[in-house]
Amino acid sequence: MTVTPLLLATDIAACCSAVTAGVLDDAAAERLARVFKALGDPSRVKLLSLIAAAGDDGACVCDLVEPVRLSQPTVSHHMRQLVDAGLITREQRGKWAYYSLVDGALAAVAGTLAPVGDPPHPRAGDRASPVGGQPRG
Amino acid sequence: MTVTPLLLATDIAACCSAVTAGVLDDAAAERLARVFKALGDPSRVKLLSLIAAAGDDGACVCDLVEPVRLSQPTVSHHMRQLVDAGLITREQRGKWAYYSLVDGALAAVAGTLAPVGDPPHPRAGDRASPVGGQPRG
DNA sequence: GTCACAGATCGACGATAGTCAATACGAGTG
DNA sequence: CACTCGTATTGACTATCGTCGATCTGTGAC
Repeated sequence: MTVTPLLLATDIAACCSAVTAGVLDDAAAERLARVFKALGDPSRVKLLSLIAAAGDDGACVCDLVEPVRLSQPTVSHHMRQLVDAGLITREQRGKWAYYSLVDGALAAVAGTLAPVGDPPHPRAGDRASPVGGQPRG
Repeated sequence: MTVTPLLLATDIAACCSAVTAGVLDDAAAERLARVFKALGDPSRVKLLSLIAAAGDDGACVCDLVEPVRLSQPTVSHHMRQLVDAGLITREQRGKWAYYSLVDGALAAVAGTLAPVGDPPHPRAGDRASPVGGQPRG
């Protein structure tokens, strides 16, 4: 067995509420945070952009080690993180492993931050906040 | 002085290339990763959703401690992370500190993942990858 | 000034993550 | 089969992170 993906691209859009669309429950927050954590490393961000640049052909590890200037095991480790997060997929071709973006995964993550059809910043104009009163009681 | 924000909302959109729009240089990858790292914690994701739910009025720390079930110093720590990432702002009102979303910050981050006007997943249809040939030479 | 309260900072702790060298695994080749 | 090559896994080390208790700072009230 290789890996149990934390969430599929469709899951991100379907199950996970958007951050701005109400208070998230713990499970949703954890799911989202896991994906963001996978994106929270400079090497992985760069790897992701390299994979994206490779297009549908995918990128093999041997093409990725040099640009990020990391050891091959470390790159392999980061690839696993990205696969686990459901952002990329692995495909074996001969002796090489090719990684490519999961279709719609990044868009789904983006959707949890700025859901389409949702006004991103509701400006009330006048605030009804009780500045002088206790906020909690 | 309080904090030097890592990047402004406009910076994210202006300076930081999208992940899918070519290979990122190290600086851009690090900037992006720093924002994603701020989002890479369940508590912070939930805090962010709580702040978003509070709308333009903002949410004070005393309103946030209970929902996330963390100590007040820990919540304060997380708030700082989010402020540093440029995702929220702090506003002092009387003895209370109110946090609210930075206008357009989340949308800007989303834009780095799925830039508008960009086909998110170019499907070439047939792949020109040299399966039998060495990918690196 | 003194007091009470909201929130930030400090210091410390355990847990987790990033990295590498060494090694194991798997696929093609001869 | 043995051999080579690309990649994954293991084990270890260090750095960073999340969390809390204790304390400090700043604001308003008396």
